[in-house]
Amino acid sequence: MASHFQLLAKDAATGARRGRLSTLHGNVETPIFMPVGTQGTVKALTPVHLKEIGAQIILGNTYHLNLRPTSELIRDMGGLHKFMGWDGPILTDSGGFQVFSLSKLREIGDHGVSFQSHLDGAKLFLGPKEVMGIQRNLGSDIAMVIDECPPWPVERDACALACERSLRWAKRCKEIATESGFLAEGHHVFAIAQGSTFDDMRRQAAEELTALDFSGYAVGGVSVGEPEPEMLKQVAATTPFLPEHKPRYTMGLGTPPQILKMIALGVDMFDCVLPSRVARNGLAFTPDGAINLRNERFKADPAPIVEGLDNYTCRNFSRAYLRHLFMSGEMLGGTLVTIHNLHFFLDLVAQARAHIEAGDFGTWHRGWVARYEAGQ
RNA sequence: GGUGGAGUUGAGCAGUGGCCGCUCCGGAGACUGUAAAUCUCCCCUCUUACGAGACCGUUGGUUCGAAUCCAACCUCCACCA
Repeated sequence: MASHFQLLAKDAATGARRGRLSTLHGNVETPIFMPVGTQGTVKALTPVHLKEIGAQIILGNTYHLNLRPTSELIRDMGGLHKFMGWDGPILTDSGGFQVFSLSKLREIGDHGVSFQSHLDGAKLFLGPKEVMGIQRNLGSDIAMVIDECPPWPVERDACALACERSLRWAKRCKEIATESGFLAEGHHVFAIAQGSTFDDMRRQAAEELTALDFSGYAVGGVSVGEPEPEMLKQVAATTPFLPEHKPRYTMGLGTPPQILKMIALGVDMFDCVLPSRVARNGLAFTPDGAINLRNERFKADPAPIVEGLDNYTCRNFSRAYLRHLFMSGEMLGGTLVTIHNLHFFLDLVAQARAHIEAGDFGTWHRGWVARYEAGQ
């Protein structure tokens, strides 16, 4: 059987890779940025927008979707793709991050995590069996294992415990996905390597998970409050110990420069709420850094967010108009800037792919980052 | 002309003797596997900050102390002549 991940090119000067990941709902050209659609919607956008800006794969979330409307309902409605009107690939997060972000509402045990619903306080439980069952109901193309994402900073002992539990849960997720036929049907299951800032634990997690032969590997527990150099160090401490012929994914990252720096470290996939969340708060990305469209200086600015960028927002609307929408509290502002921001990220990784193929990714990405950071 | 009501540093309001409050509007910041179309700070003057000083229509008075009590006056609103 042909591999589901093909390496098409490798950059000579950096660790950057150009690849192609095949899924039940089509191919994904890597490196790729994946817009986040936690609750079965990339907030403020329709699938038509997503197609137009070049989205190839989006995210959904096990925890949120199972809470509401429940994975059984989505299964009965024909699966998540049909339910939300998106026919491209979907990666679903396991809810492992909610173990971290909703930490006040949960209790971690050896078999899984007891949660209190953030919606109504109801008790629920997520373990390997639960998250794999939910993701099967959703019809996920790429299911993530459930993991424990330790906070930053964390004691070595606590981190070791989280790694140990995450490994055990990953193993169990793989077994369940195999027994249920989920893998045989062509769905993928990705593992998540933890280890916080401890290089030896990062390496150990990567090697142990590699031995279990997953479809892909994620670096987890990054960008949970640590400074950027520390974050990049954690990624660099993990990727060398992941198999070359499997896709690599840093979860929850990052800013445009961070994405380029991680592509150089050999990462293939990214997801981040940053572009979509900040868009709804009036922040727009440009090659010279991000700008806050609510600022008075844009009151009468006739220019688009980025001159010449080929997306609906930049083709049609001035900064002055977008500022007006935000100052007036009009919802269209969030939609138009989300279109721009996500297109900006997708265009960035498209450029990265082209430069890896052309063989000049190293110099190109350094120049891009320098210009962006100079503008900030 | 009479009677009643009202004047609070951009707007709308709260404030019955000592703590100057709230909501808008306006200015800025934050946001990284989404409990976020959210949150935080500022929004009379001076000060880098710590702070200091104004100001509750006007003028005078009572009082240790007044947006608050008293008097006169001014402006606006309603009704009556």
